[in-house]
Amino acid sequence: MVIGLDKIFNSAINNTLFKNKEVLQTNYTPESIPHRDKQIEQIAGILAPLLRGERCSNLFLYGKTGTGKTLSMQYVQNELLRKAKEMGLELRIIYLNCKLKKVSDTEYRILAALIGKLGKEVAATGLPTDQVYSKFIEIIDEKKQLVVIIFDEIDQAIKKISDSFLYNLTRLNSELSKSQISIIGISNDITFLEDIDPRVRSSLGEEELVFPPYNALQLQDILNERCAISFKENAVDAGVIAKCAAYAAREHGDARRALDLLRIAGELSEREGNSNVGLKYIDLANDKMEKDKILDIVETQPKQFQLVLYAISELTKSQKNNKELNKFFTGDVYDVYRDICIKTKNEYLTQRRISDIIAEMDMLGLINAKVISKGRHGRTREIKFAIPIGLFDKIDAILKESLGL
DNA sequence: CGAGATTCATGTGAAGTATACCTTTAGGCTTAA
DNA sequence: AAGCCTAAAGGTATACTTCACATGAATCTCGTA
Repeated sequence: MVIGLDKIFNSAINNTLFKNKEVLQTNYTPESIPHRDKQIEQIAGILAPLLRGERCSNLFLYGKTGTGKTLSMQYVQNELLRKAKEMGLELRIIYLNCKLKKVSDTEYRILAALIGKLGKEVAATGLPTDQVYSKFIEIIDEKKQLVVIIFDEIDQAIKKISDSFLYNLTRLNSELSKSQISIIGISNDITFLEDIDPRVRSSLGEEELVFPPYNALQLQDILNERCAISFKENAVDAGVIAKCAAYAAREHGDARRALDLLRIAGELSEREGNSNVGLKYIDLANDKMEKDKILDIVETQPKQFQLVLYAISELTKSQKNNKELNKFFTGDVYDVYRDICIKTKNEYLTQRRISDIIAEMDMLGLINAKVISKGRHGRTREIKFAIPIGLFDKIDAILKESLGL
C-alpha cells in the first residue's frame, strides 16, 4: 500500500473545488443551450408536423465538433416526446451514434443496433442482410406509428459502408404500409454530402441546417453558465473563463474542448490542494491535453510505426549534443530502424514503406519531415522529432514497453 | 567562368501480393409438423 | 420440410512489396574568354 494514498483519497472526498463536476463532463445535458435558440427553433419547426401525426421532412445537421448539434437535437427530441405523450401520439425516436465502433462497422450492425433500440433482438451474426432488413421493416410496420431515426456522426458510418445503405433507408417509406419514417443525419463533415449519390442527397437533405462555430464571447456564456453550477462559489479566478474561451475559440470554437479545458484545469488545481483555479492552470491543462493526445497517438500506433518512432527517438538521443539541431535523413532512420528490428527479432519493411510511414507520422505531428534536395547527395526528407522534451521519457517508456525491450 | 549534363539518395506512383476480416452460401444437423 | 448453425468459399480493405520513373541542386564537363 502506498503511504500517501490516504491523503489523496481524503482530498478527493473533501473536494474543495467542485460542487458538481458532472456538469463539465461531455455527456451532461444542460437545461438551457445558450446561443442556439435559432437552430432549436428551426429544428422544432421542421419536426412539428410529427405532432399532427404527419411525417416530417428528412433533416440534415452540419457543424464542426462541439457546436451543439447533438445537444440541440436531443433537446428538441425530448420536448417532442413529452408533447407527443401528452397528446397520446405514437411517436418513436431512435437515436443512434454511428461513431461507436461496435455499431458502425457494417450495414448489418447498424440495423441490428436499430432493432435493438426498438426493443427486439437479432442474432449477432449469421443472418443475411436483407433478412435483417425485412425484420426491421416488420417491426416498424407492426402498428401505425411515426418513426424518426437520428444518425449521429453519420459521416463515420458512410465512410465504412457504401451510400447505398442511405439510399435504402430513404426508400423505406415505400415499403411501409402503416408507419412512416423520417431520417435525421448529423455530420461533422460539411463536405460529406458532396460525395454521395445525388439521389440520396436530394431525398436525405430535404432540410439542411448548419451550426456555426461558437465565438469566444458565446463560449464564455456557456462556460459561465456551467461554471456556476459545477464549481463552488469563488473557486474560479477572474479571467479564467475568458482565457478558456479564447483558447477554445482559437481552435474552431469547440465548446466541448472549452469545457474539457476548464474541467482539467480544475482537476489539476484540486490535485495540488488549491481551493481555487488560477489562470496558470488553464495553460497547464492545455499542455496536459496536448500531451495526452500525443501519448495516445503513440500508444495506439501499430508496431511498425512504433519501431520507426523508436529509431527516430534513438537517433535524436545519440546526437543530442553534437551536430546541428537533431536533423537526420530517411536513410539514417532506415538503418537504425533495421538494426532495431533485427535486434528485437521483428521483421523489417522496405524503405519504400518506411518512407510512407515517415510521411504519415509527419501528418500526425509526431515529427517534422521536409523533403529537401542535397544536390549531388540526392534527395531526402529532413526529419526532426517534434515531441516536447518533457515527454521524451514517457514516449520512450511506452515504446519500450509495447515493443518488449 | 558559366551553361548544360550528370549524379546521387530517395521521393512518388502504379500495380501486384499476402493477410485478415466480412459476408454469403451450401451442406449437414436439429426440430416441429 | 423448415429452420438453424457452421465451415468453406468468395469479397474487400489494409498493409506491404516490387518495379519504374521523377526530382532537383551540388558537382562535373567542357567550351569559351
